[in-house]
Amino acid sequence: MPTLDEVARLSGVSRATASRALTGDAKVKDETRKRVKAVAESLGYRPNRAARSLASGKSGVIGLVLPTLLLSDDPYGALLIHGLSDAASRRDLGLMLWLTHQEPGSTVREIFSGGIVDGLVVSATALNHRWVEPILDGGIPSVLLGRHPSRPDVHHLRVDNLAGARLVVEHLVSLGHKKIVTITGPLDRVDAVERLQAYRDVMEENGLTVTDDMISESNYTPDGGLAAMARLLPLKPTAVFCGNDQMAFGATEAIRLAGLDVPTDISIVGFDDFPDARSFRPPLTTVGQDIALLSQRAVDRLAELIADPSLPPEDVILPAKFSIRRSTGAPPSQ
Amino acid sequence: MPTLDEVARLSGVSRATASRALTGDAKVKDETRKRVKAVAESLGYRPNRAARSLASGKSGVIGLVLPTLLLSDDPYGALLIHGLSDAASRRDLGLMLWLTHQEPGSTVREIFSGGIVDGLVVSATALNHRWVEPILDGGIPSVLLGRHPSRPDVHHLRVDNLAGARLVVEHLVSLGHKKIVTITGPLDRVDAVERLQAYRDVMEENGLTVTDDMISESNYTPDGGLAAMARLLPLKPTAVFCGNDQMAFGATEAIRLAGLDVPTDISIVGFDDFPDARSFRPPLTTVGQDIALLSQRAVDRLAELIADPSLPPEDVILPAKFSIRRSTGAPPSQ
DNA sequence: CTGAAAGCGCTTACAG
DNA sequence: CTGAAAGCGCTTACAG
Repeated sequence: MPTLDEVARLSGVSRATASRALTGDAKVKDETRKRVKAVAESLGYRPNRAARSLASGKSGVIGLVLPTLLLSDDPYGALLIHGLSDAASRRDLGLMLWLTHQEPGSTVREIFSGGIVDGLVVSATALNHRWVEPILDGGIPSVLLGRHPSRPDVHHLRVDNLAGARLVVEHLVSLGHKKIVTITGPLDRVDAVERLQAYRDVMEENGLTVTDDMISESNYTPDGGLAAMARLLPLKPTAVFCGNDQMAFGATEAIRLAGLDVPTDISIVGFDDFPDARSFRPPLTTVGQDIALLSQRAVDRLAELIADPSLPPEDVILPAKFSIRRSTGAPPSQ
Repeated sequence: MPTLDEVARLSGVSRATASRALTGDAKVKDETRKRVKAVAESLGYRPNRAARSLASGKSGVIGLVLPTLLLSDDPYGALLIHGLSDAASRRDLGLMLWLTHQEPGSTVREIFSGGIVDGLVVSATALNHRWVEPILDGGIPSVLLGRHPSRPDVHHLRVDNLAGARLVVEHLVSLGHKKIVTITGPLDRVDAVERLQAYRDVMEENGLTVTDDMISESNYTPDGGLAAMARLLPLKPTAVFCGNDQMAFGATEAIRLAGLDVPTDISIVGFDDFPDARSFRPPLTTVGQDIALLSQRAVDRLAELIADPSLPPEDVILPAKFSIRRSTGAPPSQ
């Protein structure tokens, strides 16, 4: 492995100048820079990351702390890894990963300590894992993804749940639906409560009455959605707002089992907009996080924080992404 | 941030001894070690990773090179990340990630160079990506996952496709099935060809004739499986071997559309054993890679290679994992 | 724009 | 079992 010393010697400059020519920030005569770069290229020189990191105090790597469940039971984890990997790569940053299940080996504290990463993206739900919270006190610049009111001292980044839910319900209203029911997620979860609230608000704003039997609490699974829809069907709704896409899939099945069609008889909207929503039959009208955007913003924010760790914590809210597809239409005319 | 120097000073020993006491390999008086550890603990000392890496020549991090498609279109990527993360963590190794789509930013060559990782796990299909192959020549210890005959110079680790396929077909034969048809993946893919070969072999070994119309080539998707099964149904098979689980899902739908039941009328087996196979109705009998085991072995092998890079390349083949579930039974008696 | 020098914080032969 | 010393390969004020 050639070192910077060799590159410098063959270029006829000092190590300092070679370093400046290669890293690009400082002022170096153009001709010198070219010569050094050519020599480095011809030698196949790769700067030693450890040495660079030790001297500069920056590793050029960011870490992601993710609950294992979000990777195994949910498309979210894979999408997030994908997005962050892209965003990090665009800034020439490496990406390290730590999944919260790892008890037997090293803790997140150990694995991400000692300057191995310059910053951290932490999924808010990871804070339920007892090893994770302490790392936020470790002085590593961090961005928290999602909602976590207990840590107003760290930077937050999340998608507007409430406004997103409003979008889909307003869409149903604008199509002319009046009898709109809803299937919610578990109401001990903030996101489920917020989505229900958005439903209530929009209905009220449009002079549409909501009675308790129009709201069915379920569990974010397809089976739960099917069961809930079966119970709502006697009300003869023309549209349903489901608290997530999974339940919308189940609800669609229930509607078909009753001999009805989506969207001819009943329009249906979901929440999340994971890839399955697009390939579903019919493709589901839904709203969700733009995970690519979220990832990009997270890395941008982290880069700012790494450059200036004293930045005051902010709670940044991104707009939700609304996708009108084929599961919604006008209510039946009679 | 406390440094090793401070730990040494407060412990009343030299920096060298403090280092030995903390890393644990070398011989240090037990009492000394205890004292140093206590001091380190009380200071909240974390060794600087860059310094350690620079001095020792080891980063304590391994990298994973994964085709983006395996993460976004397939459960395989997420399962592999999960498994490797576990396995790496058990050895106190960090895990860095590089997805093959990342053109705009840094190449895999740059991101994993300069000693930032001690070793690499590379998905064999990643080699189709032009940036990836050169890294195998870069002198970083690497383990290739899957089959890639073009690089006999690197260590391979893969699951026995052929033996796995044999298991499920033999299972059907042992249940008494004689009219067994097959739906294959695209026959320009090695894995599809191998699975078909296993089918032919088992059939022949058991004196069961295979005619061309009993083999339907498809595309590994549910829709493809449905269409293929619809074409095979006129042959009145009592069992189907599908080249992957996805096609088995589609084939099941085709069977039901024809008014038949799985497994009462037709038994069905798949290949892959991703999580969906277990939750499918009926739960699918299938065979697949044990990704947790594969990951563990990959990290074990990599650790050996890092310790001794001169180890001769081996092609290690792991057994497939067979799961008998509810989609198979005896053929109808008439 | 360039160089000499110090220093980043560890590990590891080499002696003893 | 322990210490003094060298060294890992860079970056970055400080001068000029």
